Amino acid sequence: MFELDMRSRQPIYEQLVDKLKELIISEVLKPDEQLPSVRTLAGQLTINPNTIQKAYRELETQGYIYSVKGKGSFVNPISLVENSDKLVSVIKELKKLLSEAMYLGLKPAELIELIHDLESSIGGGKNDD
Amino acid sequence: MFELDMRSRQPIYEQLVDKLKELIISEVLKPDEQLPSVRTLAGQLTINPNTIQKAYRELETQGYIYSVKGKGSFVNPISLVENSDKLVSVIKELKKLLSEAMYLGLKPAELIELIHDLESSIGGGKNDD
DNA sequence: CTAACTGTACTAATACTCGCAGTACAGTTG
DNA sequence: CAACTGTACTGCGAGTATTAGTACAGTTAG
Repeated sequence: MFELDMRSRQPIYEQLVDKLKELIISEVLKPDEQLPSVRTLAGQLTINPNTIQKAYRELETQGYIYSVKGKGSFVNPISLVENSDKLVSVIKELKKLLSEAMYLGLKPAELIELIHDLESSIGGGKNDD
Repeated sequence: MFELDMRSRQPIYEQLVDKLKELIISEVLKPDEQLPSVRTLAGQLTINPNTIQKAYRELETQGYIYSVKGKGSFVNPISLVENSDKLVSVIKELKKLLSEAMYLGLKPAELIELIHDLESSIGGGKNDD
């Protein structure tokens, strides 16, 4: 399913969170789609189920998935707009990073390009409220 | 000079790096201005000089300041445009964060606002190459 | 040169994180 | 009940992070 870098300084569970997040955001994993069970994925990746569970728990905390005891873990379809707290903190980070990037010489025009780039790759199959 | 949260999970030296970075980016600290010595600042904040030094070293590595043995640490005036490597990594982070923010419901229009906001607060006293 | 300042290097203790392992419990489904 | 699912808890071992303490090195003023 993915590749992990065991030698990386970035923890395994964190790599998992990142990759799964990407898959969810890009809608490779569809809403309500079931994720592999902690034991299955652990077997495939030959790592400890506990590590998977840690990643799943993190994703659930962040609102990307939901887990049901006895059934499995699934991609969260509602999510998102509800977690305005999260949006706020993400925007805070964003502002910090943006000011840094612009300080380093990123031109507004280049930034706009970046945004359009993302718009097309994400908004491609989304709802327009 | 600043306030530190000793109870935070974020290391002290990292808090220092963040705050100093902000001061430099916003030009509260002017180019070539001398920073407080590691011992002075450590005394003021009642923390270990080594912690300050670690923050300063990090800032130097990232190109925000330069230090001269026996003289002191100073805000780096050239900096920036030279570190294109850094710009690249910042942009990478930026893309990740942007896609997350947009997934969470951030509208492009709101993003543009953010940018204009930063433009005026940063570009206010800068060179237009 | 000396004294008092500056940054820097090294070591050490402590605390935390990460990943693994094992065990046990709880809900679902057939 | 059996076999699957997620979840909780303990402990262990290795590594890393954080801070502190101490000592060294360059600069400057007298």
